[in-house]
Amino acid sequence: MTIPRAKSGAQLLDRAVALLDLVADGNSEGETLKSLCERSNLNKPTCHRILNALVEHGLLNRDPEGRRYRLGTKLMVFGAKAANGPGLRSQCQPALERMRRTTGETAMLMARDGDDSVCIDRYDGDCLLQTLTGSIGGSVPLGVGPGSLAMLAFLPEEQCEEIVARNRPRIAAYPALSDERLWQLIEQTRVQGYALDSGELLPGVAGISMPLHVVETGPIASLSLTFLSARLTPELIERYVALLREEIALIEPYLNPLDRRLTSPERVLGQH
Amino acid sequence: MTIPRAKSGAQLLDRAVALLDLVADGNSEGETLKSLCERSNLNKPTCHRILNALVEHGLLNRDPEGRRYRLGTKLMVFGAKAANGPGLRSQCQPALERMRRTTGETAMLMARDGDDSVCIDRYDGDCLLQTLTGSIGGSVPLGVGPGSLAMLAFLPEEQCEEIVARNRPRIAAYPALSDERLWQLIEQTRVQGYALDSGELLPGVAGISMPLHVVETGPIASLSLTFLSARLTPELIERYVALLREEIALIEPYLNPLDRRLTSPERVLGQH
DNA sequence: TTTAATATTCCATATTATGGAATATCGAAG
DNA sequence: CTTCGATATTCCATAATATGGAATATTAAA
Repeated sequence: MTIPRAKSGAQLLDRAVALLDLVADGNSEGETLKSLCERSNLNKPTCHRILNALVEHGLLNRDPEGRRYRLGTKLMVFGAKAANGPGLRSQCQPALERMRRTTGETAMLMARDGDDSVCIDRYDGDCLLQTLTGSIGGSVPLGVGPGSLAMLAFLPEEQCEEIVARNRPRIAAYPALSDERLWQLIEQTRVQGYALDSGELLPGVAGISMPLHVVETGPIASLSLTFLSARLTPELIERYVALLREEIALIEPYLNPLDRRLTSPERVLGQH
Repeated sequence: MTIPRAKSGAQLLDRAVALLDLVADGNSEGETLKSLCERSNLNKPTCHRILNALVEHGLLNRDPEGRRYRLGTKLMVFGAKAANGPGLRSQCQPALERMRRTTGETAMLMARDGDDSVCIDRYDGDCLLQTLTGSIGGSVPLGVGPGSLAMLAFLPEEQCEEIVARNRPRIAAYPALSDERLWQLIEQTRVQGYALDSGELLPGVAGISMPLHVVETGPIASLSLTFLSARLTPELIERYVALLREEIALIEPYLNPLDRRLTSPERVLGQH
């Protein structure tokens, strides 16, 4: 791993965040010092020092048994606060709750995280279904599954291609998703305005998803409904797409607060 | 604010975490550079540099408008993963779900965060109630409300006193909670083994809570049930306390993985 | 347009983090 | 119980990094 450097001179931070990333990406059993050293290309003392500082600050926890490092409680707290503030979760919670209630399906909120898509919130439907991301916090490469496809497809073409290229090896783990099929789905999603998986990835589990757009930034998240593919009919799709569109229309204005410059008196005068 | 130094030499990290804390503590509108400089006792360039490095790494986001700093998307992702893994949330989710289902009340999971108590997860009951912490991510000073009281009361006496002393000014915002009354409640919680608020803090809203203990660390979280105080009867308390006790008995073993040294052959032999 | 307030950049310097080497601890095998 | 290999932790002189005062730029208000 090559640790990405921030423009600001803050190497220690770069390294600390890189280590957090490595721990986050690892399995939930936690990561050993050795493994983190190797994967980060940091030497033992440096790695050890930073990891322990992170532990002292509560960003990491440490399994006293196996001497393994895991994400810490404080991150839970930060995460909860971040998701809550003017963050996505609080904005979308009513929508998820309504969708869950009126359809009885599983409603999910996914957010983009680099080349991945992460489940931020989830309201389980009447029928408990397995999903690609599992529960909250689970992630998939962008492109896999309707929730992530909905974001990927609406990124600028160039970025989209780069991401697909980078994710190719990881997408290969899904045999149903050939390169050709992926581009087909992307194209289809763009044309239709929503992403649909009729049960290709997880047999029997279908999903519909639409992106949440932020101006100048693009799709940052998506809302999805997941249900048994046996129930998939054109009417159902139509109904759920309409529902998603409706809920998104309610949320997007809050994600795109009006740019004051566009409405300030000066600017209005300037338009004369 | 005096920035806490880690034993390991990692001042930059200390400062970065301190800034994250300040942003997390601030309101959800975000914090300005100036305010963060003042509150952290860091000078402008240093503060600016660290904040922007955090932004580059996605731990903070920045409001392009008001130039304010907020908790970033990546923290949401980390938080979700932390809460999910062998973290509290995933351990407690089934319990919350069961409690919510069998009682129809609002079930909450709170975790300790320094002198505060944060809502990590919440399953709303049939009747939507206002709670002290609001939704997920909300926090209250330790001591305010049954969920936080359940943790505070079972901390070592000394720590408990220190926290109460530090939190005094913030607790003053709750007129119903005089110093005397707080200590009464702490004592009562210790004796009963559970914390009870019969509607003192939020008129009409009652709550019962019990702590989750980790050996050597103490109470790190609590499970609570919240309901209309009008429905509060001794029988209801008894039933809910039994339910909480039951669920906690199921969770605690997983939070306290058996210390292998205590069960290893050597040790068994050693006990002869 | 001017002014005050806030944010950003610069850069020589002092302070900090670095990492090789030594040491300690753990766990498995004999 | 002892040995041995592997992993984790500590030490410290040095190199490299972050620091912060001062200068500059940007923004919002007057």
